[in-house]
Amino acid sequence: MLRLLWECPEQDVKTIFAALPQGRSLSLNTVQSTLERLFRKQLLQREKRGRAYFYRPALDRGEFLGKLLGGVIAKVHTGTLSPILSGFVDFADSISDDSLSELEQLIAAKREQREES
Amino acid sequence: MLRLLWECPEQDVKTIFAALPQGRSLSLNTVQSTLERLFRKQLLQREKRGRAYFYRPALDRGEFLGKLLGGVIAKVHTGTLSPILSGFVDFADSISDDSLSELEQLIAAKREQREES
DNA sequence: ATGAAAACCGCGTGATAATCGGTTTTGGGC
DNA sequence: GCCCAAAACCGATTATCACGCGGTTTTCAT
Repeated sequence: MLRLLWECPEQDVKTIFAALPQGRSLSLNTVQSTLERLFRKQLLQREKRGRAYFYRPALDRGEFLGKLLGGVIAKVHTGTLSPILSGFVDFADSISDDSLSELEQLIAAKREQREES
Repeated sequence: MLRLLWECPEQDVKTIFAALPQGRSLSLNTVQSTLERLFRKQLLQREKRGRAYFYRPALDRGEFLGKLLGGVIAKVHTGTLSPILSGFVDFADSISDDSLSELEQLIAAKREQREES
């Protein structure tokens, strides 16, 4: 559902329900309570429009990922950050041929963004 | 326990039990079955020496982290890798001032390591 | 052979999430 | 203002999984 909302935020429960991969056939009720649970966990925000709620992600994909990574990393972390970073670089490398270059670009971008402030 | 074994691999159950932070007082039995569960999950390897098993991590910290990250990322991933990488760079940046440089170095190292093969 | 050490088995517990049926609330149309 | 369909809300039920541990069986050094 989060993925779905990232593609296309500001959705109605019924719309989300309809957009769901129909492999898993869920009741509309289930979808609704799942959305509610995500809302309670602060992963979604919502706003009433007419009689229905419209949901939208509270965090964009990147922020959400950061949160997840933070959780994961906290469990492995023992003081120094290096093994983490190196683990990620290995991982990225194993995923795609281009990802190292892409990472470099992103780092450069981040640097520039820092200069400004 | 994994952290403990990364510090100092090749450990005996009793030794691990003794080395555990004494805040949480567990039974030796508990430690043993936990180790066994980790073994079944392929996170530890073991070898019988005398009558006791000696455990050691199946993956080093980096590999393990990669595995975790892979799991996490698969859940957020929708086709393109960019948001993931960018999410991580943001994350690294938020963690430490030096991490961007460190990442660059690691990437460079990775590149060299590639040249060789 | 034997007995202490260690492995193994499986139960009880607790936490969390998934799914959904039934009930109450809500608000737009008349 | 009143109705009633749509939607939210409320648990009950079930499933999954990890944890902690007591009891039993296996093992092996002597």
